Amino acid sequence: MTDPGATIFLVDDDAGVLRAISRLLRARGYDTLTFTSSREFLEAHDRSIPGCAVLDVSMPDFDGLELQQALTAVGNQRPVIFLTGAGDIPTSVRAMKAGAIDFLTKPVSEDALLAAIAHAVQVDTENRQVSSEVDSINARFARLTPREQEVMTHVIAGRLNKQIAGHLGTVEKTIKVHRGRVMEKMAVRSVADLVRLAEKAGISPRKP
Amino acid sequence: MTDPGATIFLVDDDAGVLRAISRLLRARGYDTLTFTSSREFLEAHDRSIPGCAVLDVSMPDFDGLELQQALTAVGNQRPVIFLTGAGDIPTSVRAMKAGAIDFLTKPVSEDALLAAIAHAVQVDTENRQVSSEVDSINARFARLTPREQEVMTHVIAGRLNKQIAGHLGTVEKTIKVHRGRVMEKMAVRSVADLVRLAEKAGISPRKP
DNA sequence: TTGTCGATTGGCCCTAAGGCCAATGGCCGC
DNA sequence: GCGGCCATTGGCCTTAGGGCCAATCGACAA
Repeated sequence: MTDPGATIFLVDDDAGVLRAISRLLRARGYDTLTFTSSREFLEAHDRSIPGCAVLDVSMPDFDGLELQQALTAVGNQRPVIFLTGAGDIPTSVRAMKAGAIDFLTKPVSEDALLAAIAHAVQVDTENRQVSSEVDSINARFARLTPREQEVMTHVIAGRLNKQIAGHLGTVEKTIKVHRGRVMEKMAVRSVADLVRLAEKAGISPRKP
Repeated sequence: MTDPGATIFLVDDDAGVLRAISRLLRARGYDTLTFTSSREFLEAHDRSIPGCAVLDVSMPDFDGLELQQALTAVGNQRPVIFLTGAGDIPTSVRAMKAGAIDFLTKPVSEDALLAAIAHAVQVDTENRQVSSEVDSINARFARLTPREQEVMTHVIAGRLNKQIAGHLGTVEKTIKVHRGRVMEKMAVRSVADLVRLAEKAGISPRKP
């Protein structure tokens, strides 16, 4: 059940809390990294490490919600669980709207915390699977020459080689060649597969 | 800004609250329907009416959260806003996890309520656009004969007519005919478009 | 200057997709 | 039993997609 490779990033200005939670999680097989301030966490954070973050809401200078905003602002999808001693409903709602996995109050039961973490780690794993696939598609797309990329956007729009040629001011034969290279470089064998790849990665068919 | 056709479903066991909110919303151009119990709402609810629901959390017999569960259990995507006098964080978090648009506490400011409703109505509008498109696709798919549906799942998998024929134990010519009818009935002109339709409606390419 | 790469194009040939017309056979409701 | 719908097929022909080989041209790096 517990994901072996998962690391839990703990951020709380109370070192005692960090120690206690860290001990609990390590006993359950998680790796932990602790930070006593949002700033410290942001500066040291390595998004390539699988796992989730547990943030204290109220911290001096830079609170948990702001930290969450900062993460999403830089496109970091790290799943976040909040932990708070003195929270209120508006704060919890804001956190959940911003995409938090859970919002727990101290003192938290071990079961509740572990359940939230297990879920967050699961979400992280799924996010990573999706984004590694998207990255792979985008990497292949980036290796296409500019002309090939252009041809591809027309192909996934369902256009005929003849029509694409007209659009690009060239002849059908040329499009056939580009098209063949697109299929090869994108590693697909049918237009149907190419369309699905493009949809996943957000590559849009060319309009006109 | 305010969507003219939107109806707000108000559910609260306090008739005074219903009256007050209803008056406020009507003054802003919304239509309102009021219910003094979850049961009454569930029984009378018409999901075809655009708009959102504002639910009181604590009601006798059948509370707001249960009502929300009941709605999602029957596939009703009606956007829900909670309003509560005596709520706590775990309740708000549960509501948000279950997909609530917002969770407000009484007394609520007019601005906050109106903003939440405007957002919920917007979400509802978007949901309706998406589902009407999906419904249209499924309706067309349902009009295909069984054989045509089968052929379509192979076509969107990117298979050649010849391969499909082998799979279905028939000849290529027959598949060409079915395929032509699929394109016509689904109202698309290219395989690329067909693939996109299928993706939107969740029609999966046939595996083997 | 030479080599490489990307964009283009021609010719030749083969496979795939599809339109048109016609016909057969099974199943079902009127 | 007949008409209609669905599934199938054949023949014929046209258009579209693509592989293989070869060649030209311009830009850019070694």
